[in-house]
Formats: sequence, C-alpha cells, structure tokens
Amino acid sequence: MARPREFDRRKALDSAMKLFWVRGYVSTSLPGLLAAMSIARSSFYASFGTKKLLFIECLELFGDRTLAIIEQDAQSMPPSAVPRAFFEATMLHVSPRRVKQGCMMVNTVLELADVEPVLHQLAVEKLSAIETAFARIFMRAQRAGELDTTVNPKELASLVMNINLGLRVQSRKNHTRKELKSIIDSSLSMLGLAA
Amino acid sequence: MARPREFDRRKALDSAMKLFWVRGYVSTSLPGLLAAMSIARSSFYASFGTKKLLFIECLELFGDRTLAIIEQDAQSMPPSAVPRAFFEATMLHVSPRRVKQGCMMVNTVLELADVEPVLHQLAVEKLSAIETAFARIFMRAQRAGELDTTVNPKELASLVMNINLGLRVQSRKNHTRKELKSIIDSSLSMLGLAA
DNA sequence: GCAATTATGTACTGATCGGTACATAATATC
DNA sequence: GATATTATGTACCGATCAGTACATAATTGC
Repeated sequence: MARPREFDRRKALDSAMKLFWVRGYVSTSLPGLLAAMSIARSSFYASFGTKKLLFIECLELFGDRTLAIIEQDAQSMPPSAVPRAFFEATMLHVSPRRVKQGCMMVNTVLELADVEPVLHQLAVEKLSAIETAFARIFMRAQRAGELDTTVNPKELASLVMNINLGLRVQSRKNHTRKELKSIIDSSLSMLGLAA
Repeated sequence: MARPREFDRRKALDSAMKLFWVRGYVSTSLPGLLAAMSIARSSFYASFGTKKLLFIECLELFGDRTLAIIEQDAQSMPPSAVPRAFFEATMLHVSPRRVKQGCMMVNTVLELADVEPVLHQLAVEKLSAIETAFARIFMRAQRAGELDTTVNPKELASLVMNINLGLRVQSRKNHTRKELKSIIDSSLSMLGLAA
C-alpha cells in the first residue's frame, strides 16, 4: 500500500546488537548505531522507537540465542556434558575478537546496575533463565540416572553459573584461549562435570 | 604563601571513588562528581586534572584498599583461610547497599573494555595484582606445610579469582546474603579451602 | 496519472557533556 | 598594609547527546 522498507529489519537489529555488545549501552551513540545498522535517523525512530527500546530488543535477542545454544546441546548430548559444551561454544570455539566481547547480559548487569534499572533488571532475568535451564537439565540427568542424586540440581546450576560469570569477566580482559581452557577444565572437574 | 585549600583532598577523592564505584565511569557526570565531592568546578580541575585522571586515582585507591584486606588477613590467619575471609569481608560483612556495588575493578573491566583502553588496562592490572597476592599466599602455605603440595598455587589462585569474579557479578544483581554465602561455601569446599 | 500511504534524508531542537577563562577571595611573606 | 600566590565561583566554550519536524521520494490502489 505504500513505500517498502529499504533495509532488512533483522539484519539491522543484529548489527545493533553486536555494537551494544561491544561498547555497552551508554557509550553507544545514536550516530554510531545508524552507521552500524546502515540506516538513516528517521528510519531508526520509525522502526525501533528509541535507543532504549532497541537495546531491549537486542538484549532479548542475545538472551534467546544464548539459551538456544544450551537447549540444543541438551538434546544432542548427555546432560552433564552441556556446561562444557556451552563454555566451549561460547568461549573456545569463537574468534578472540568475540571472546573479548564477553556476554552481553553480564556486561549489562555490571554497566547499568545503578544507571538504567529497567535494562539491568531485564539482563538479570535473562541470566536467571539460563541458570534455570541448567537446573532443569541437571534434574533430568538425575532422573535418567546420569548424575549423582545426592547433589541439588539448583545448587549445581548456581555453581555452574558462577563459574560462567567469572569466565565472562575473564574473557573481557585479554585472556588467551589457553588460560580460559585451563579454568574451564579445572572448574568443571571440581564440579564432577569433567568430560 | 597563598590561600589554603578549603576541602580535604583525601575525603573528596574518597567521595569520588564511591560515586564511580556505583555509577561507573561514563555515566558519572562532572556535575555529579562536584556535588559528591562538595567542591567547585575550578577546584576540581586545579586539584585533579581531568575526569579521567581522577578515575585513575580512584581505581588505584580501590585496588590498594582491596589488596590491603588480603595482605592483612594473610598475616593474621592460616593462608588457606584467606580467600574465605576476603569473601566475607567484602560480600557478607558489609551492607546490602555496598554488596550491590560489586568490585570497582570488575565493573571497570566490563564497562570500559572497548571504550577506554587505558582505564580498562589499569583495572586489569589491579585485578592481576590481587590474583598474584593469592598465589604468593598459597606458595607460602605450601612451604609451611599448610597446603597440599600437589596443587599448583598459581592455578589455585586462578580458580579462586574466577570464583571471586563470578561472585562480583552476582553481587551486582540483587542477590541475598544467603545466596552469596551458599555459593561461597560450596565453591570453597570444592577447592579444598573449606573452613 | 492521481491520491493515499509509508520510508527516507536533512535540518533542527534543547539539554548536557567535559573543559576553560577570568574575575574575585583569601592567605603568606615581607 | 602592600604584594605575590593560590583557591574559588561563575560564566562561558564547542562538541555531542537523544529525539523531532518536515519536506521529499517511492510505492500501492484506483
């Protein structure tokens, strides 16, 4: 009925997400976003509302993709192998450039804790969803007799998540793949989740 | 020889540090700093140079104080108890308000990784100093026969640091003291550093 | 081709940013 | 008390921020 959009909304959103991921929320300027997304200012506001609304969309996209990795792994391997597979997929089998970006949710939790409560809270919830996914996987593992039933699945998930959070901070420094791998290996073996 | 300064530089620096600690670097505005420090703009620039230089001073202050906690503990208790004492001193025996601030160095590493390389690097170095302090303490513990000599002190320090980093992220969410304590307890017992 | 509708490009808004200029106030030395 | 020196208060600087107004371009249905 009218003039069609000249850009791919999904692609533009993906580009925005990558920029927020690298630079955080506050330090990402609107001109920077427009350049990364290759769209004009008016198109931006017409399609995405405001910078904050766009960030919410990006955070949800990132969180959903992260969760998808875990859920997918959970269907193709023994539950106790999922944490390691997740760490490898997100920290060892990716480019150093990307490792340094860390996890967008973790970055957001730290950057915006006392600055943008709504965005902070969303990141917290997305991280919770990940931890819950791990807990569910461990519960299933116990029912399937693949995991010691004396451990509490929620507590184990909490420990895995704490290791994960630590690793995301380490990633953001310039840790080598080797150093990360060493921490992953010893942490998992301590948890009884070694390969 | 001239008009004396009307404010206490140390106190002003301490106030600035607390504000940066809560709000991060980018989101802390100069007017905000001046209000927190209770000084005027001209006094600020005369005494501290620029916002960036002030931040460096604050980060060093924070790092030195953190390191001091560890070094002090190391002199008054068995080495293997130092990690727990450190976690308790900085996360359990402080106000919820303060727990939520997390660790200024960790906050900085995540906020400024790709935004302010110099400040990022300083935070990385200050964190390294902490990890090194732990490693030295464990080495001493081994020589004193207080720690299993089969473990590598550096690797153990690296694991303690990873737990610590995870906990600092957890703190920044609204974790309860109880939840933090639970993670601390199980993580330390996994490391063979239980009380 | 005309009208209706939506997308895009450009120019602009007021607010805020970090930093500076400069006049004034308060102290020390003499 | 005069002079030199440093601190403070205020007004300002250009740059940049997120967001808006509006004219123009491109499409559809008729």
